[in-house]
Amino acid sequence: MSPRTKPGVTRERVYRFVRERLEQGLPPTVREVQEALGFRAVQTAREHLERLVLDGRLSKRAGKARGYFLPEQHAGLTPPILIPVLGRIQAGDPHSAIEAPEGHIPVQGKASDDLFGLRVQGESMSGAGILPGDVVIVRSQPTAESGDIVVALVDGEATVKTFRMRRRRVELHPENPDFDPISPKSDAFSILGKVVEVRRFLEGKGG
Amino acid sequence: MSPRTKPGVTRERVYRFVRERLEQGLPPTVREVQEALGFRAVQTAREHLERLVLDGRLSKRAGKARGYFLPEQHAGLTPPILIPVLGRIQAGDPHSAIEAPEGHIPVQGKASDDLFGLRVQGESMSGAGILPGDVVIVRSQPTAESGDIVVALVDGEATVKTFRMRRRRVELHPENPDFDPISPKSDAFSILGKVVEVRRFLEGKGG
DNA sequence: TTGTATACCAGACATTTGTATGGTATCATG
DNA sequence: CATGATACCATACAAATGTCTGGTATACAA
Repeated sequence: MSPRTKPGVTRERVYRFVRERLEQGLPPTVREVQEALGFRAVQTAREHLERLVLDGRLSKRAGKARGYFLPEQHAGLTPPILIPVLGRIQAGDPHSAIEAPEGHIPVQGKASDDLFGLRVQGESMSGAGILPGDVVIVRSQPTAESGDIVVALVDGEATVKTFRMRRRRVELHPENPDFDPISPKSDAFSILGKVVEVRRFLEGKGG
Repeated sequence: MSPRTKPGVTRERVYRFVRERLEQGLPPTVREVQEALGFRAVQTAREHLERLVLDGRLSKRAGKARGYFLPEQHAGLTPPILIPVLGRIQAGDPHSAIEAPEGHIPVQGKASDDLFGLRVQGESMSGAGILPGDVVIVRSQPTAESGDIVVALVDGEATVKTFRMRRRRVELHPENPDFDPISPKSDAFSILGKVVEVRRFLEGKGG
């Protein structure tokens, strides 16, 4: 028999282990918990896990392999996920460009959100603190509200601009006095999504 | 028999499905792929999956339940981890402030790095595209090179500035003409770390 | 034609994995 | 002492899941 620990101590370790594994994207099996904690019986691991579920610190899909997960995921929060970073979007939707992403970066989003990253080219949004080389994280959506920063497809090329409606006409505003607003024709224009986050990497990372 | 598709079409759908599931944190089973794609035979799903593995688009842990994963996660990249975001750092090192973080955000860093997030207050770095409310991600380190953007502790308060050495004297430069450089006395000054990333949340997230 | 590749199916088997039953030992408490 | 709670173990069973063998059908090229 393994040395008996004080009540709660081992369970805390079990919780940490499960949490760590979930953050890595692969939920552990009961037996993996058993091994990691050094139990000689599967059941010991199971008891700790079930207890954690009872306490509300874990949730599970009964009977399913690797069925334990964090209850927050119930409430819309997913674990950190990796989304693709695109260097360039040509005609069509971003998904057709996802074939050859520059890389992936972690975000924490709702499961329902369809997110992707896009590397910014040009100075046109530097007045809003979005500089060339920055990565904008975009939630795919076909519409936007006036004032939103969006990724729009104009004449087959993706661009980041502030979206505004003026007298029922679409205007795309750069945030830089050296650039002029665009009033795209509706047949050569579509919204790919809304920018929900901006990231700048000051070291080699993120490429 | 399900309608036969052109070569590659169904496989693409399989790949998308697996990818989506992985991003949600729970890798699919072969049978879940089968159901999602509407195959009547498990083997059909398996053939697509194995082919994706052969093509290098997926990897797998043979024999293990829910064993398919994206190859990128293999290649030296550490899994995304959650780091604490601090609202304010008072005297002392950031770790003493970690007790009550604002929240956590995911980053992908080397295991050896000691990272934390800090919410930026004030306009002093807006010329470098770092705005009030932005979160800077900081790698803890006691020194910096001239030109690095650092988080420094001056008179017991944390501040984000550009670090410069001028004739063996430390200068902390704001990136905003409305502010003046600081030349802190060495006994009331220390470097907490270097800013390696800047994030701005344009929606409720990240808070 | 033959051969090869692709897409799909049916059924079975073997391993992994979740679950259950029953047991030992220690500690605290009435 | 008896009782209950906790921590842990051994073993077995059943469901979930990965894997295999062999088959049909279509398209295309040698």
